[in-house]
Amino acid sequence: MNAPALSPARCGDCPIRHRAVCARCDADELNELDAIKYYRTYEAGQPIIWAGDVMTFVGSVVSGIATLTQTMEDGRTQMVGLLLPSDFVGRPGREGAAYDVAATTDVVMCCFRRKPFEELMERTPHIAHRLLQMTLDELDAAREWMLVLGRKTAREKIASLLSIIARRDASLTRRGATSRMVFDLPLTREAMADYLGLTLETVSRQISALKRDGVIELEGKRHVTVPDMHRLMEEAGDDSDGVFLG
Amino acid sequence: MNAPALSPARCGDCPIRHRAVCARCDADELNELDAIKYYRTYEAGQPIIWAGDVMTFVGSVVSGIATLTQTMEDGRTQMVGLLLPSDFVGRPGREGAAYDVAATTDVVMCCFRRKPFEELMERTPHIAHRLLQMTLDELDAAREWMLVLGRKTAREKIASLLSIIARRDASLTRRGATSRMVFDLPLTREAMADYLGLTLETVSRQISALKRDGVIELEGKRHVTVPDMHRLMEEAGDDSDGVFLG
DNA sequence: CGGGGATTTGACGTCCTTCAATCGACGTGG
DNA sequence: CCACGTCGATTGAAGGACGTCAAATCCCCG
Repeated sequence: MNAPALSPARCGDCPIRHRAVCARCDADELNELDAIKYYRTYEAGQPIIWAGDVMTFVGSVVSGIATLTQTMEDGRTQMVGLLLPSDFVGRPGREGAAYDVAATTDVVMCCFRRKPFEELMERTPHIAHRLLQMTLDELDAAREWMLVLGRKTAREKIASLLSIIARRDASLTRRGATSRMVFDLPLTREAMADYLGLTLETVSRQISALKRDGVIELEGKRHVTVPDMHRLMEEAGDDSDGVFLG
Repeated sequence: MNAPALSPARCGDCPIRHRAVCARCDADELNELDAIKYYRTYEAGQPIIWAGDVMTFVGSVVSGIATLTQTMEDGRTQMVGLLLPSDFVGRPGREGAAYDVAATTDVVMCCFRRKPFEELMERTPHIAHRLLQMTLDELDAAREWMLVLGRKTAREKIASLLSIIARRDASLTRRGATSRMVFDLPLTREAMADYLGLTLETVSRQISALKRDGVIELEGKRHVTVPDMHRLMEEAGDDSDGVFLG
């Protein structure tokens, strides 16, 4: 409803400056990007791109959260990506979109017209390298998620999702990861189900169960407190050894 | 057991020359790669890299088939990648291996010592660009697989795997995709189960069911004939429209 | 011909889905 | 101000798809 925060005028002021595809660009390169970029906002729930559509732009999520989903003919859907600020949308060199992209919260995108961006990338190794890095990170995340989808129980799936959201939230807000964590769920139960390959009923039941067992606490439907991250990560079936917490 | 085919001496003779990470390299760049490359063979069933090990090399699969798998503490495993000839192993910029890599058939790898390769990549956009392309393809494949893992039934999973193997086989042997297809399964039932997030018993049952229903024919345990690819792809739950067959 | 791993098949259990009813929060209109 | 509709979420009951455990069979190879 209310207008999202105004777009940063200059790349120098951009909140995702140091994490996005432009992270390694120097001043000259930023100027080139500036020439082909524009900001665009989407309201929560609105589609950003439909699978199969011609991509007129690629770009970065500046603020808000978007999802990548695939849908089968009979309507079954699977989320295949969760896009947070600084994540990149679109594939250079490809004309059509491969997945549906939708805003789950209000979203601000920093868009680059596709053709100019592709040309710029051809002659700007800083951009290509950064995009490669980001793509490799996404591939790792996708593979992590394949383990979740293929082998974990419903309870472990929920715990895994909560732990990932907590982690990402910590890295975005720069509050850092601690034993006790508090955050808001950016997804509906249905979106969580689509992410996890479950039904929304199962999601709801497992969240209730985790609450009953004291693994999490809830205020309202979306505000989550994790009293003990180690406990949550054990529930997720992950290596509980210090990889994450200090 | 028996020694695999000898390694190609020159990149010019390499069977994966036009598809691998070096696909876009010119003669000079190939010479540089030549200086840091060596061939290595692995027997069927042997590990290539263990997760967590220091990667001393990265490289391309020249022939044979390898798998990428993740394992949980309690032993549950999920395959997260199937490596065919020309596929790349290893992540530039990362010291430790993230996944177990193992040879499922006899495998020949074209290895590059990691540090020199990373340096070479820094100053060789042809390599970086090709690797970006290949990584984006892998990411697409991983996302396709997330739909399979999260939303498809056991029967659809098997049909999906068969259809993918048939397709890849067609593209490798250059026989092209036709309505009737014949190929060998490169995976045990257990490996198929690990790929699909199923048990080997369920894999076996569903293969029997597809045979009973005339979707596939079997000679021995591994040799598969698909009388009608369209039918198989319908069973896989994919868009059956001409995307694939002529 | 014999041994052993891979595969198939059967019986049974269980985790998750399906179908359905209810609840709570919120916004709208009477 | 309150009734009402909507939407997300919770909860229950019943059924089914897949997993588990166990035994038999098939083949590959010595």
